[in-house]
This record gives sequence, C-alpha cells and structure tokens, in this order.
Amino acid sequence: MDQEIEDIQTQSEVQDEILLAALKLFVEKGYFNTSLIDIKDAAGIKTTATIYQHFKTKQMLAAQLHANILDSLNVSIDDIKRKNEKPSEQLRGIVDLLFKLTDEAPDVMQFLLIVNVNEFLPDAKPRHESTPFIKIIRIIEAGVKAGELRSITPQLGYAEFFGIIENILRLVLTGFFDRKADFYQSQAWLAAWNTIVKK
Amino acid sequence: MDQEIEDIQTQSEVQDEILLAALKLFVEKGYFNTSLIDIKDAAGIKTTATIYQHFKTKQMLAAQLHANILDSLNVSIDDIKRKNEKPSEQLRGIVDLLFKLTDEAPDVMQFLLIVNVNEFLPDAKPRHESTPFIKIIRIIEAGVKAGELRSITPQLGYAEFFGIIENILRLVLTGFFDRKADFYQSQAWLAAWNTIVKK
DNA sequence: GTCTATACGCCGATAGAC
DNA sequence: GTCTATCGGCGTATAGAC
Repeated sequence: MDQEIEDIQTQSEVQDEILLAALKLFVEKGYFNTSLIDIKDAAGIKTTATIYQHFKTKQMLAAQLHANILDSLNVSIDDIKRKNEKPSEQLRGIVDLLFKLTDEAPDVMQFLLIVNVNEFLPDAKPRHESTPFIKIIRIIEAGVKAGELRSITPQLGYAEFFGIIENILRLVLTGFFDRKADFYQSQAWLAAWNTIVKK
Repeated sequence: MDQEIEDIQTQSEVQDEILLAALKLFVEKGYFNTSLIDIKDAAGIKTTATIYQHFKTKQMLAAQLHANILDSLNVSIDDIKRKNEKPSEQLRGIVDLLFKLTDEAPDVMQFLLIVNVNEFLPDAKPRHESTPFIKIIRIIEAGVKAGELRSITPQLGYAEFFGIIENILRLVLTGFFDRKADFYQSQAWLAAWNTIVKK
C-alpha cells in the first residue's frame, strides 16, 4: 500500500497528461498511426523530448499505460470480491463495473476490449493470462463449486457469460447500439446469467 | 456472374500468393509490423516491385484482401440461405460455417474476428455495416417474425447469440481453449440458441 | 515485364546548447 | 531541466536499366 501511494505520487501531472493523451489517441487512431508529435500536441507539452524525460521509448509508454489499466481493473475486482461474498454477487459487481466504465471511461474500455495490445507490446501477456482475467475465471470456478452455477468448466462459463457482456459493450463502444451501456445492462445481465446459472 | 468469373480469372496465381502471404502475416504480426519485404519473402517472389504490378499501394492490397474475405463469406451465407428455409436452420448453417472456418482457415477467421481492419483501412465500412453482418441481422429479424425466436430486437439478439459464438471462436483462435473449434460447437450452439429461442 | 537501385518522407530517438 | 536541431533508419514507392 505504501508502494501504491508512492507510485501515484511519483507520477507527475505531466506524465499523467501524456498517458491520457496517448490513451485517447491509441484507441482513436491506433498505436502505429499515432506519432510522438501527436501525443505531444494532445498532451499540451512543447516538445517530444519531454516525453523522453518520462518514458524510455514509445513502446515503454504504451506498456506503462497498459499496466496502469490492468492494475486499476485488478484493484476494482479485489474491492468487489471483498465487498461481496457469493460468486453470483461478485459477478454482478464486475458487470456493474464494466458497464459503468463503458459510459464513464469509454477510452479505457475500448483499450481493454478492442485494441490489440500484443501488436505493439509483443511481450505483454495474452489477455487470458492477465491477473484480472484469471480472477474472473476463479470466481466462476467458485460459483460452480458452491452450487450457484451449473456444472461446466469455468473456461466455458467465462466464454458464454462474458461473451454476451463484452459483445454488448463492444457494440455500444463502436456505435452499433445507440444508447448508453447503462440502458442495456439489465437485459445483458439476464441473458448472460441465464447461460451459467444452475436452474 | 460474368463479372465474378472474370474477376477470378484476372487474379493471377502470383496475386493469390501475395494475398495469401499478406493474410498470414497480417494476422500473425499485424499490418504495421509487416513490410512489403516480408510479404515478398513469404510470397516467394523476387522483388517488392512485383507487388506493385498487382496492387497500387500496400493499403490497396489490404483492401483487396478484406473485400475478398467479406465477399467469400457473403457468398457462403447466400448459399446457406438458399438451402435452408427456416431462420433457425439458417443460423445453424452459419454457425457450422464459422466453426468449420475456424479449424480449416484460422487465418481468415482471425482476420474477421480479431484484426482491427479500420486501423489500416480507415475508409472500410464498420463491421456492422458490412453485407454479411446485415444479412445475419435480417435472419434474426425473420426468426422473430416467424415466431421461432423470442421477441427481442434483432440487434440485441445478434449481440447475445453471436457474442457467445464469436467469443468461443476467439478463445479457440488465441489458444485459450486447447481443442479444435469443432469440439466446442454443440455446447456453443446450445448456449447461444437458448439466449434467443422462444420457449 | 522483370529487377536493381535509389529517392523520399516520416518518425523515433538523441546530442548538445542554453 | 528545457528545448532546438538533427541524426539514423526503415519502409513505401518509383525511376530506369535490361
């Protein structure tokens, strides 16, 4: 926790501006269509050299951004797990979070659901080996053991449940659905929940 | 139809080799990590200049590849529609096709499900405005009208049904699932079908 | 029509003045 | 520590020889 506070403190305002600008541009135009000049302009700093005072390379910048987003998601999931005992409630909490993020921080969700991270961060773990992902699989596993969910492999349970959730959010983010994510949440939950609930 | 035959005839062997090599590399490393040198090597031709005899630019090459894949999918869907009358049977046929493609032409499916086409083809229609996509929505719409499917908007039906199907295929393609797509097909169909069937 | 050689621009990265 | 100026390299694209 001390470490966490320190990380936050050592991240200067400028650094945050750069990361925020990069996030916006990466989801908008893609990593390779975004030059350091673009990031410099969007971040409101004067030269690209400033970026190099905070990040060793463009790739390291992206890696930092990626890590921040996964960490933040990870913290939120831990929080949800702490506040809810039953796996069904934990899943509900995660779905709530994802829908809220889609409306309130669409760039973050687009980075998570649409951007192909391994294309510019070849050393990044594949999505399904990331900590948040593994935690979700564990929750489903616990739900099966506790008898709340029907007897399937947690992997398949994930595929079915989050297949629906993530696809709906993706369609909101890409503008196929014209309402806010919030509008679809209850229907999405119902459909997703029905694929895994023990009846 | 005459036009179609002519298109096929005017596509030389070399051109096909180039397109095939490009497809492989684009899904493997991404469009921007693939140079014309890479394509030249993979296609077994001698110089990059040869590529320019067949395509005006690298981007046009990618556009042609994209169009070919969508066209081919489109033809297959028309075929399925012709051979099956009921919307449920048509959906079944499309699911069969997608699972078969995942095992037999994973590059094509990866291009369809994972590659972010608009990043290098900014003028390409968004996924949900493409012909195959629209046809699928229409099938679901027809299923609702015919009373086979429960009363939902075709858009939401698509999101739920193909959310499951596509997510499972994506997880097969990325190696999260260790078996061939075929292994998961019946469970996938069942789960997806249950989200939209009228009970 | 085929290939060599090269032009040209863009971008990531850095050296070095202040 | 802040910015200017620039380097080096890569990759697309083309000119022109054969």
